[in-house]
Amino acid sequence: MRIATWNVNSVNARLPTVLAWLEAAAPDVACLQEIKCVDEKFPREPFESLGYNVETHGQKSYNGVAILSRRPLSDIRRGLPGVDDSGHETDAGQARYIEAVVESARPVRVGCLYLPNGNPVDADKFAYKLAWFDRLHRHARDLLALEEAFSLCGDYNVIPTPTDAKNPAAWVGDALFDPRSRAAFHALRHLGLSDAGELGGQPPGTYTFWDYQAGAWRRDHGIRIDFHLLSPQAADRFRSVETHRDARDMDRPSDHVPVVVELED
DNA sequence: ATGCCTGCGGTTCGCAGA
Repeated sequence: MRIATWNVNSVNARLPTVLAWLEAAAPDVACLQEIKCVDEKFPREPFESLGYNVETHGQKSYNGVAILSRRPLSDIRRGLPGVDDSGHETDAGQARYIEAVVESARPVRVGCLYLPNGNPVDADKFAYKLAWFDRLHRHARDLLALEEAFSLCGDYNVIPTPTDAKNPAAWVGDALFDPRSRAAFHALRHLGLSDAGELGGQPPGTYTFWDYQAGAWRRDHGIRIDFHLLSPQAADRFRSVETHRDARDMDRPSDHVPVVVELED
């Protein structure tokens, strides 16, 4: 089973690009982030024509996530469970998580996430990022107790180590490289999740995002912020990982590129 | 030091992204 994660930066603005990539790469599952539309405005038909079942958790203008799957999907969850330490719902109306079980002889649970950006640091948005991370951490802990194969994949909006940026000094003071964001990411991994990029031996410089501005792509000023974190049962089935760098050169590209992990069927 | 791009909503600019 081949599972892709891709922050598409608006599924409607990006539709021809996303469809062209899906046709060529033909993943079994595609987790999309930043669809930037409500469920009713998600262009279901062209994806269904390519053979995908479609489940969305949309929102007007911002955020929004979706799972496309050639196999049936079950046990669908929209939004992370839980509240923050103050007892308040931390979703705040933001659609950033959808999860489903991909049915097969050896099922895989897929969590598709769009972690908050968190800038500027030390404002409400950064606190929201850390609170969201905490809820993800608790949910991952609960999922691990099920002892299932799963991937928590998506745009984590974290640069975990200096080698995950072409120019780490440029990111000092940014929410993506803040020590608290990095610590939260590492704590999540230390629950017992495996980074597919690491399992696959991806070299430094395997970036997944290049800003539209300042010639970042031309100068390869990238960062690695999109990940598949695999449960032990999924890591046991790991075959390969591919970061589709070429997608950054497509017409009207997203600023992120897809990352595809293959697990044994 | 600042803005660079891009998308969205809704109107020609502000917000958000990373």
